[in-house]
Amino acid sequence: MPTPERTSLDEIVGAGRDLLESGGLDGLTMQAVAHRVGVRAPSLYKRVRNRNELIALIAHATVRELGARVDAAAGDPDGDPRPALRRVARAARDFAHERPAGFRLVFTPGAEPRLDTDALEASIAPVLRLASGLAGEEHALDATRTFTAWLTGFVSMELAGAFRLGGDVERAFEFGLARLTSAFADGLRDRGLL
Amino acid sequence: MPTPERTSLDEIVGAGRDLLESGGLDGLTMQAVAHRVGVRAPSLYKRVRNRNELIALIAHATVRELGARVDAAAGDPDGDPRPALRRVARAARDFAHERPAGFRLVFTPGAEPRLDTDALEASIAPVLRLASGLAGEEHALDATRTFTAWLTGFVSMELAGAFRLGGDVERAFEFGLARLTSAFADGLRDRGLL
DNA sequence: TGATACATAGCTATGATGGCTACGGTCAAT
DNA sequence: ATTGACCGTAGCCATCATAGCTATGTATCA
Repeated sequence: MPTPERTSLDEIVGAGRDLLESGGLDGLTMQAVAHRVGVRAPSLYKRVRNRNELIALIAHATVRELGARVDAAAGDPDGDPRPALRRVARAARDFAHERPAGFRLVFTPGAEPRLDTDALEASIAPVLRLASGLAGEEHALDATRTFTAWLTGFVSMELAGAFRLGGDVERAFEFGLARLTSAFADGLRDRGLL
Repeated sequence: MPTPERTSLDEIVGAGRDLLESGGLDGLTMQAVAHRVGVRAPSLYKRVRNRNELIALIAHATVRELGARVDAAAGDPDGDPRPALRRVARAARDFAHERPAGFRLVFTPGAEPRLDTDALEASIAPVLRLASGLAGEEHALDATRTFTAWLTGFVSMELAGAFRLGGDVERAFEFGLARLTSAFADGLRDRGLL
């Protein structure tokens, strides 16, 4: 048996997530992470290849948590997809408010950490199912992309402070949600389910 | 009269924008910028306070250019807002495809460069006008936010490669555009203009 | 016209910080 | 004792940023 680990990878990633939230990407230095887990910076390199990999691990953990929340929010597969979609949207937004830096990290890749497409797809699966129920099988993918684009865009702009000038953000959120839902519900209508 | 400038601020910002596109934020080092304008790094600090300010200036210039394009795409204020909205969406997306790194920089703040809210609002003004024509005065702001959220979210995800797995991105874009436009057109209908 | 003063551009040199590597010491399990 | 995992010290290199110097050219005044 190897010597039991003193500082696990989970600890490192957790510390990294905390630091990311408190100080942004700039605050996420290897020294800061090391200090938080009670170790010197070079020791981290036994668990993590380099800083970019740590960032990728943080993004991955964040996506997994978001996916779990969205999945829980989606709920009963046989229920009305419209309230379920609303729960999903709120769950994602709540999550973004709790971990804004993590949310930004996940939904603003392209630069450093390659987007973890698989994990993201998994967390989107529930939305795809709801969209299928609303807009019909043939429009499920397009509707999902429209919905997720709106949702992530809205939350990103909200986090960025783009909505600070006037207006009620909550109302705008409900407005967009309602209009999108009803726009997708054409699928229900077409199939005589409405 | 002071000595005429040899390397202007515009030159520096322009070089910075080019470097941003070719090498991302990491490639945007002061030395690289200096080398590109034919100068040593310390000399840049005569024009720019520090690297963050340079990044902010780059973001500002990018927003201004985007705003000009959107404004041009919006076109005739008295025309049908629906095709105008489509032109605006395409103009923004085209711009993002031309300068992906710049687009990301502008629409992913919160971290480093504080969002230039004023410039952004200005570039959104045409959309606000179109949204007002479509959804009515009382829903103009909400509709604008829904539309811009969808648009920036869609483009961001597209740039991040989130749409690589299956499906036709072009079709998804047109789908979202059409559904949103028709969802907003309730305003037209309510006022008996449709 | 010619000399001086000054503002500005640019440089070299230097400090500080952070990522990362090399290597060595320590301790537990075998 | 040997092995292997863990962690530290020391050090390298790149980058941002600053301090202080030199040079150049314009402007002003004799």
